[in-house]
Amino acid sequence: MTEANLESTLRGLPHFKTLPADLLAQVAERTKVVQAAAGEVLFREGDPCRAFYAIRSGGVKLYRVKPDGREQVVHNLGPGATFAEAALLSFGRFPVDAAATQESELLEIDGARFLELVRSDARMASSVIGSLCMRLVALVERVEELSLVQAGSRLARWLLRQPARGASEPAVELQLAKKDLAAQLAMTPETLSRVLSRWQQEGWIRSEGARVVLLDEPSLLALADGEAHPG
Amino acid sequence: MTEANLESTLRGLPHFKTLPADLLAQVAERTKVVQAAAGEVLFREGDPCRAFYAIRSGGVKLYRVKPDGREQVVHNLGPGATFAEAALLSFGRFPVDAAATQESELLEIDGARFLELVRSDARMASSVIGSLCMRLVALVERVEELSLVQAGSRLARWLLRQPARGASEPAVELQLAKKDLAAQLAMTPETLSRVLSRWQQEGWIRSEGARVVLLDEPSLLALADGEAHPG
DNA sequence: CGTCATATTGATGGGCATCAATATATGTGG
DNA sequence: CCACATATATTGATGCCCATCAATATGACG
Repeated sequence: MTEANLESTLRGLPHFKTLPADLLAQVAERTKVVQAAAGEVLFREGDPCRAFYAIRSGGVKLYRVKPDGREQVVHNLGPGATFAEAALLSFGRFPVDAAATQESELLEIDGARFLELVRSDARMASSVIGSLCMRLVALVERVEELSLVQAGSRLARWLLRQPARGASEPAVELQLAKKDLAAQLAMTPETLSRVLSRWQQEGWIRSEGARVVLLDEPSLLALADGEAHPG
Repeated sequence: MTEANLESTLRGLPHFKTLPADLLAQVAERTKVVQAAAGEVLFREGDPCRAFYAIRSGGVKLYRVKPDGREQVVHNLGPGATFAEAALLSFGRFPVDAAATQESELLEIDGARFLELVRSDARMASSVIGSLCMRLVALVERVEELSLVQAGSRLARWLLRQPARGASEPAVELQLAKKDLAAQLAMTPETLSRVLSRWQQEGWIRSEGARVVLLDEPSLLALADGEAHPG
């Protein structure tokens, strides 16, 4: 990747949208491009944090390892997303583990320089505030989602919130291994598999590998709202 | 409460620690003191947000009403805490409901003035960023907590994280009705009650109304780590 | 094509929600 | 100050969902 490409990628990030060109160049100087293989761990909870990241391609999961050794996915991020700003700006340590879910290309943006900018430029600070707020609201959603007792409710809600392609037959592409989706929804892969196959038998979905076609959204919506499955 | 008291309370808030006196006075002018009775609803999800709040005394819960009508407590806040900054700074609408858990005295701080300050003053922005980060990390904890399968694990973890008074017999004061604590931990009040009485029989705690004496922290810690109860 | 991770499917048991009834606590008006 | 009303808390019985263990199937990748 050339310098120019690097800068244009940075420019595309919300934080740097309005940054003067000379400052952006300074940021670019201290930005590293990182290739991560699928499954590769980027950092672990408690590690000191001296940079934040942007996803150029691929995907990253932020997760915590629970006492029993299983993992709980906190966030699942795709191209264009940034992460670890909060760690950088507060405690200087990561509160979660991070790993690539696919082969990924990441930008590692030097924290010291970024901190300076945030501290001195109110617009940059506002931009950071904006992304933190987004993440907060997303987490509030997660908290509510996880509090739903029924596994099916959690999955239905998640499915319905995903962007669905196809007008006549809306389909959701799982951009995540099913085991990771299960971890995110706080259920076992077995349960996820069973729920999907039950729904398929009911005729509510068609499960095609990493693609789920939604055939009966009203029924799914009813499930998301916590109703037991009808008849 | 006198003007001077109002300003000194504001000065005590993290956001205004370093604010010049004249600006603080301007903020104080647009701040209202609000009395809230126990259980009183302050605002509801989706309401437009034109101010943020600080708790002078009492307590406030932020919660979401789930589709089945039950509520999930997202945050439980005490004196000195501020809330609704994120709503003010991003969408302008509350993402949660808020209600006083006790008779409370709150400060309602005008949002427009605050927004101006955040947008113009990088230090104020940094302070906001700090509190948002704290809340983010707290929410990550909540997500992990809720993902623990066993109700006892969630309660044990919560208890051990509370400040405990008393050296020989550490005791936790529940500053929240048990039904609200149950809602926060995503369990029913019945289950909470049963878990407490079981632990009391095991000799691990002594449950005295809104006070829980921790008699056997190692056992509780083992539970928090997801182990099934020994013996 | 062999190897390993992931996914599916089956059988079983335990934990927790649910419904129901009682007890305690909180607060209000006479 | 007590009696009443209401909210909250406890305790019991029952059923079901989901985790667990186990075995097989499918997929990814070298």
